[in-house]
Amino acid sequence: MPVTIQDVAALSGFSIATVSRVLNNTGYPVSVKARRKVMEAAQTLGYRPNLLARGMRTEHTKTVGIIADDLLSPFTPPIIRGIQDYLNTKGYLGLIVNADREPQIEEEAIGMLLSRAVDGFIFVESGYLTPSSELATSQKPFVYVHRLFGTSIYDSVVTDDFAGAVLAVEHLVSLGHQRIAHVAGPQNWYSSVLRYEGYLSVLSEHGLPVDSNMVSEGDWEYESGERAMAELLNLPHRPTAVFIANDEMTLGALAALRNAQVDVPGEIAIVSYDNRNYCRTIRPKLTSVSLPVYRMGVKAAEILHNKLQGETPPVEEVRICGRLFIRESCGADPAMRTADEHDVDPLYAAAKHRK
Amino acid sequence: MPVTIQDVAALSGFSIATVSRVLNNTGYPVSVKARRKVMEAAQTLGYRPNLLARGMRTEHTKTVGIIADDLLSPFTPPIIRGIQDYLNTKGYLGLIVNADREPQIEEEAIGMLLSRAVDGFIFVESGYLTPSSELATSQKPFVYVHRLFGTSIYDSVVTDDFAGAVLAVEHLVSLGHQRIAHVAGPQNWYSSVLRYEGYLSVLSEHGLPVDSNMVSEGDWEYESGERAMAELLNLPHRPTAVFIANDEMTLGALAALRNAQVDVPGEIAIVSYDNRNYCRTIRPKLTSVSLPVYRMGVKAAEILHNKLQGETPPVEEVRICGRLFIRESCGADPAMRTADEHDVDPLYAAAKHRK
DNA sequence: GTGAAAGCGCTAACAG
DNA sequence: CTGTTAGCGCTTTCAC
Repeated sequence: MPVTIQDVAALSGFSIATVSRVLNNTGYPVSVKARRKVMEAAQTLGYRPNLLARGMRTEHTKTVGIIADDLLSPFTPPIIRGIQDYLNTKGYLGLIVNADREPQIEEEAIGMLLSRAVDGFIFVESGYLTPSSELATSQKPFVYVHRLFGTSIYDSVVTDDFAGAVLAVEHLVSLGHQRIAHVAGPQNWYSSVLRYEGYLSVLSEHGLPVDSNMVSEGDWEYESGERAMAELLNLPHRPTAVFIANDEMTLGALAALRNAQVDVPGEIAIVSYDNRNYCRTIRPKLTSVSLPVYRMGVKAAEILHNKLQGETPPVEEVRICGRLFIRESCGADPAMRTADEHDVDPLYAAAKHRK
Repeated sequence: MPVTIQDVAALSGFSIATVSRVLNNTGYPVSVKARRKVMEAAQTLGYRPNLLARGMRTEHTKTVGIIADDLLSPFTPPIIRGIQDYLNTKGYLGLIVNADREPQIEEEAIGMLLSRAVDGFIFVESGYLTPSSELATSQKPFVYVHRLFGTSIYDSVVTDDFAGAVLAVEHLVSLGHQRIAHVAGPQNWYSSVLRYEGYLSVLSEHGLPVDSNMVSEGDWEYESGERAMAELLNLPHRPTAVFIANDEMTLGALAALRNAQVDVPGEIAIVSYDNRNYCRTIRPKLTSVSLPVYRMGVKAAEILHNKLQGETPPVEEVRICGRLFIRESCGADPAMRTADEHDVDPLYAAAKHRK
């Protein structure tokens, strides 16, 4: 049987009310002596509050529901990690459930979390705007992070794809490239369009010509990157650099380049996007703009926490810009290479090293 | 305000006791009429049980704590997914927390989960035997999955590295190879030793000579695989096939092979281990023995659930064998290639397609 | 500065 | 078959 507040009261010689007051460290006046005695008793008994009981009284559980479209998506774990790390600092816990990209399962998940009296929700990588009536009637705050649907909405955190693309292409320009090609993602994806627009923007900014032959559309997959690069290599006047919209297509492109015996970055420089783990593993190591997933998770948790503290007005959509991780494929001077290898924020380091 | 059992009682015209009885579908006798009325009322009111209240009464919450050493480890998410999928079918929820490979954080996590009245624990990828006194005194059941420490213990689920290695090397032998090299993992890791032993076992089984020059020890990392393969290529009498103890080293080995212009699988066939996601992405696609992480998660959850149902005696350590995913790097006939691409069990498909 | 007591929503023992 | 009631551990009025 776990020790309760009663036990502490008995041992300390005070009432449960007083015990509760010191344990919760409320502003309520308590004598120094009482405080000391109670603390002592709690200590020796190894008292641990029963959060179920507390939650029942207070109507909040210091718990938030995290509804992930798929835990196995490569971007989901770091987002969740960011959420958890932030939440932990505030004494909150995240309950993670998979929705499997099924509206109905998501609906069930919401109900189940409501049953467990979560204080709010975070939707991770949601593909659609939740229509859930339950969520609406529950009055609980929620925020989206890394939403995949196009409509921009309040209380959501996304990556700044435009700015990320600008980072990538500006880097190539700064390296002296004038003929920069682009392998875009599918243009029915919001982020593909933004990355493409970022690319165009840098070119026009620098007065570089836009050659439609130098832009080809892939479908995010390896094969399409391979195909696109093969086409680019067939051009009478080859590009000297390519900005590829995601790492997966870059892998394919690299295969095409190897096949054609074209040296990277010697003959063609490459900057990729997403900064997947393998960017550091394969050779040449990929220069890539990160999807700032960890930081997005942290931000989403922060927004939700603020709402939980009573901040009512919805907050503008937050766009977080990835960082450019300079490695080998872009051909930059080794001295320029990015030192830290994880696109996380101080929270992560703190979480890693707290003792 | 959420609707309570009281509301349902009022609307249905029965007492809260009756309502509780039909809602929990206990064996207790209830008239058909009462049952119908109550169900109706619950339905129209949108009743949802308050799990905090229920948990407080029943002393169990249908919740298990999942203590993961690091959510960002590549193997952790699929293990957790397996656990969650199994738990869901039993109406349980997993609370996931990171322990960051720090005993002290793990200790805190246990305390926190105890505070939330979890019914049991699953330790994922734990690097050490938990010394937690709290856990011991709590009397709650727990199981380890994919433990990294060497000592075999009860109530834990691990991969069968020996059997997996046998699978890999037998495959190479069946393809006609006689000179099979091995790039082992660090020999202070339990699983490296087992994979090495599996390799030896197959060789001796088939009367093939063991040549110590053909075995080199890496440290799991890319560079060591590259180095090891370079050495192998310098041998006066090269191997025709290599079994490499993990995918990361295989990536390095592939670089060395490319460098030396050795065709894979034409001149050297390769079978790898772990079956990381990128095995399907890179070229040649890697033939690799899977770490059956998803299934391990499912099994661990099953064991814990059984213990929760009152099954008391500790269960022998369960070893789960990975599957050999035949792709391109081994040079097998394309007709032999493995069709299904995920090493999961029917539960996963069910979870994916439940409607 | 302290304590008694109500009550959060639920289950289960008991009474009918 | 149905209803009344105690009580899980806690916070929070309210009274002293």
